[in-house]
Amino acid sequence: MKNCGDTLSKYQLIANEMRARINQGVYDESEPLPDEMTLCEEFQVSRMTMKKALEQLVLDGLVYRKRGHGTFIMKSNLQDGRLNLANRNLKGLTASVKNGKVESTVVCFEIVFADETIRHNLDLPEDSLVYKIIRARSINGEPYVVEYTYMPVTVIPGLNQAVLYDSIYTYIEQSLELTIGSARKIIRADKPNELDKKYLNCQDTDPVLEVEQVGYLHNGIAFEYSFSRHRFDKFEFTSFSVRR
Amino acid sequence: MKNCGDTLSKYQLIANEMRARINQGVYDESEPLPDEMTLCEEFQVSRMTMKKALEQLVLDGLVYRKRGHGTFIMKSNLQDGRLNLANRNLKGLTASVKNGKVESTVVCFEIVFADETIRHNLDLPEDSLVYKIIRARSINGEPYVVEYTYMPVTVIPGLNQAVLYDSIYTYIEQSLELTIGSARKIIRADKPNELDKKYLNCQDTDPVLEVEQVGYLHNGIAFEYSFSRHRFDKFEFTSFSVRR
DNA sequence: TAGTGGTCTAGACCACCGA
DNA sequence: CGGTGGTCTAGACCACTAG
Repeated sequence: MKNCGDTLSKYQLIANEMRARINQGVYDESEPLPDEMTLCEEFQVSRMTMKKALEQLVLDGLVYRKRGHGTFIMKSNLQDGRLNLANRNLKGLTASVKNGKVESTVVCFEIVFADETIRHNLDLPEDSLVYKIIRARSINGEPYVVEYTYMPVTVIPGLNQAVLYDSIYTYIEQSLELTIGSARKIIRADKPNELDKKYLNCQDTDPVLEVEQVGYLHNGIAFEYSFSRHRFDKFEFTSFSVRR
Repeated sequence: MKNCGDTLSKYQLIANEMRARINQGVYDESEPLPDEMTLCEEFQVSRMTMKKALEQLVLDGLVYRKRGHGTFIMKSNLQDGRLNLANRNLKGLTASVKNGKVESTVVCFEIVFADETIRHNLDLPEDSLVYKIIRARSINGEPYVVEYTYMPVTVIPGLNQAVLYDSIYTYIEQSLELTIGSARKIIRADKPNELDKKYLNCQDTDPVLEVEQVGYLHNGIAFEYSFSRHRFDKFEFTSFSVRR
């Protein structure tokens, strides 16, 4: 059973099908979903497999389950017709924007020795070389974000200007055939700096929302340490968490 | 097998034990953890149970697993000796602050009819009554956050001033014996408003970090719609996400 | 008591990796 | 090839809820 590439496992296929059904209103919100055994029969799988599929929906915040009662749709999830996906979004801006043209201005692109903070976050030895990239990015001509990115030269070889004007993430996954696995983010508010004023048209009283991120490949290697500074009125970060 | 209260399931106990071992340095970071079968024998459980325990650690961002290789500790997790728990923190300020005294000033406490936005977020019918609470909170005398909270009177009965000066979450879980299940958060930066200037000592150029939250009980009922406005230099929000 | 989801088992087969 | 983790099964027992 492949777990990447074009084939999905049974529980993933079932989870996708159930997500689609819920979003399309196939199930009545005021009623519990069909019980596990009924769904097992419909999809012709064992109970453990069905359970694993439904567990995905719980982690998505799409349903909740209560022993002795059943499985219920989280009503507020359907209110605006879209799922909360932001804290699962591990890819970059290019993949997130569907209706809009992302343009990048490369403010800085050089290779430097990593300072202590960068080495610490990327788990690098002394004298390591990293790309230092600063890009100002706009959507449909509207200034949106200034991104400061550091990537180890040894992990992401062959980066060049052409890639920067497109999408680094596409280059990593398609050209280098690496898989992005997880990300650690810190979100904070900050006063605007000079680049924010220049590229985001910030006034002194316009805050920025900064997202500091360490990105990891599936093999656990840190490949990216970045700061994304957004105009306060153009970006918000959403998150869903479930008690385990 | 109880799943709440004082008894934890096997996989939860094992996950806790493994978390403790990893944080105490029992396992060499440069080596894979013992393989599944070895751990199964040590803990005397089946492979599925061991797998479920290890899956918890993956969701914590504490380890990563690679087929054909093994299970490895995420090195950067240990750097500052603390886990990333923020996007799992469903409880309030009182539970999050260990070394420090949380004090609350009740700015507003009344019962009002919920407006459309509140009804929308709490999934309430028209003419529903909600508590409207505004509290300014400090840690060790330092102003920290201004919280605007709306809770349905029907879901959280008997709220009073005494509770507000302590912890609403403690009241919900201990006095009402309800269980908090999940939360949806939106984080954004904003300019300071009048209350921020008054209670957080914000200047016009000091941003605030606002966390909008809808909290749900384990039975899926929304019990809280709130806005927490923090001084930009006193708070940051952290998040860990894993591709599934 | 009947029906729900939660946990756990013992075993099977598969995909991926390095030697 | 042998060893790793990933998926899946068929069945068992348990906890919680409602009637």
